[in-house]
Amino acid sequence: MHALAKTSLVDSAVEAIRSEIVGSRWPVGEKLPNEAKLSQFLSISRGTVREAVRVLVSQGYLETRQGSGTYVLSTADASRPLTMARRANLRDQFEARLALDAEAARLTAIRQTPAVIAELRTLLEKRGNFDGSDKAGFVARDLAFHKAVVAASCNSVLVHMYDFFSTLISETIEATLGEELQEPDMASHAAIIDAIETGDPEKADAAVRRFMAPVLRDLERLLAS
Amino acid sequence: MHALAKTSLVDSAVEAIRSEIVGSRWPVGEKLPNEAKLSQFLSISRGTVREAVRVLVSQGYLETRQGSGTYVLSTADASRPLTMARRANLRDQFEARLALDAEAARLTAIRQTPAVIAELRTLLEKRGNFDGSDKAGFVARDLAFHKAVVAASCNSVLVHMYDFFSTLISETIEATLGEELQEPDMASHAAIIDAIETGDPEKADAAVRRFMAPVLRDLERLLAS
DNA sequence: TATAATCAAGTCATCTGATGATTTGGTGAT
DNA sequence: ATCACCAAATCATCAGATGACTTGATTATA
Repeated sequence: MHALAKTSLVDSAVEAIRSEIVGSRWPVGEKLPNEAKLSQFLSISRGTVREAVRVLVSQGYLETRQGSGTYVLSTADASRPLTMARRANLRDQFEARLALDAEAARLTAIRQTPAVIAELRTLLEKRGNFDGSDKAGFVARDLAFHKAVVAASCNSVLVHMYDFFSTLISETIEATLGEELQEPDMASHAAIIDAIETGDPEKADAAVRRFMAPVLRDLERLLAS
Repeated sequence: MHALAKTSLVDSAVEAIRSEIVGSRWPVGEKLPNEAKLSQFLSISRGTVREAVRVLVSQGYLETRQGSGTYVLSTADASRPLTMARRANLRDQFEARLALDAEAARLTAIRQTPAVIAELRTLLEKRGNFDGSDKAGFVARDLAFHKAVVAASCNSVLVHMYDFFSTLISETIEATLGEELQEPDMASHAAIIDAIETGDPEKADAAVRRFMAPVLRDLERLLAS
């Protein structure tokens, strides 16, 4: 059995207002009725309306201007996609991160500078290989390297999304697998830097995919069992 | 000049609680102090605390259980990455969407079925070429085709993120360029289907990138001017 | 007339206090 | 040992009031 979650009044209100927004009853730029009117329309108290509006603001739909009103900012939900991603299965999360990783490597290859290459090599040096102790520190250094590759792409969107998926995937692994996936070794990492250094986006992309292929295979095996 | 935004009490409270969460003062699974205590700690009223908590719930950090308490759900922010994306420049948005598009084409090539290929061809047929009238309808049919390609990847994460970026990019174009970018023609679209049909992810990826290359070039030119 | 200062209405921001609904753990009867 | 019941804890919601800010109209002034 799967009891349907009785949604709270706030959730209902969020849904009601959201549907009016995406349904273009209030197009982008439009001013919403004030809190008193909304609370009338929805038959809920002003405090509840405020919580609902606050949620929609945090999701990027609305903007409130004190003394002026509440306005529609966008019809794209900046929260739903990644909220869904959180509930998706590990494979889908991995594939999404791979897409970001590969694209970042492409752009980094195009936009690289000698300084960036040097920095990446330094970070990889620092990372080293896992020596059996200080697991957390090793994971952190490994992540720092990968994030640096993405950061070097000079694309802020990729950077933020990569951060999210990194955290999400490690949390999901902890929650579902309990064990860690095998980490590629230094040589595989170095191959990525080498590919980026050539300046060829195709090679950089391919290097990342070669890098991730065994991890994905491991994953499919673990999820199948 | 750029006046610093005086943040509201709610925003400050959100920041304060968030930092405690990511700072592991309250690790995942932990129960937060109740609303009365939080309002004491932060020196704000309970209603304000509730708005802050509600925001953090909508961002995936927290979960409230009536009668029990408020618990930490995750340390990954499901809202910040795409909120940032909204403020990013159009080029970065495009590159991110391209990453999704290319990865989706790869997966679709691997997971394709004859039925899927047939459906894509039908959608492309329906789309047709722009005949000068009913611009909105044409854009909708074009989007339906591209979404179908992503949907066929069988990856829900890619689907949701693609939806978001599609909406975001069209809104950004409207807000910044005012004019539309040139749409690739039927032949370029058909090439994507053909590549997917071969079942080779490399070819599918390449087809998508060939498809998008002129659009990206246009974009760079427009943004430079 | 054109411009600047002032004012008032509208609106969101916040606080306070109270009541309802739900969960949870304990208590006692069976 | 199990079940029914109860009470405390906690979130959910409501109501009313005050403060802060924006905006457009009004008025005074050069």
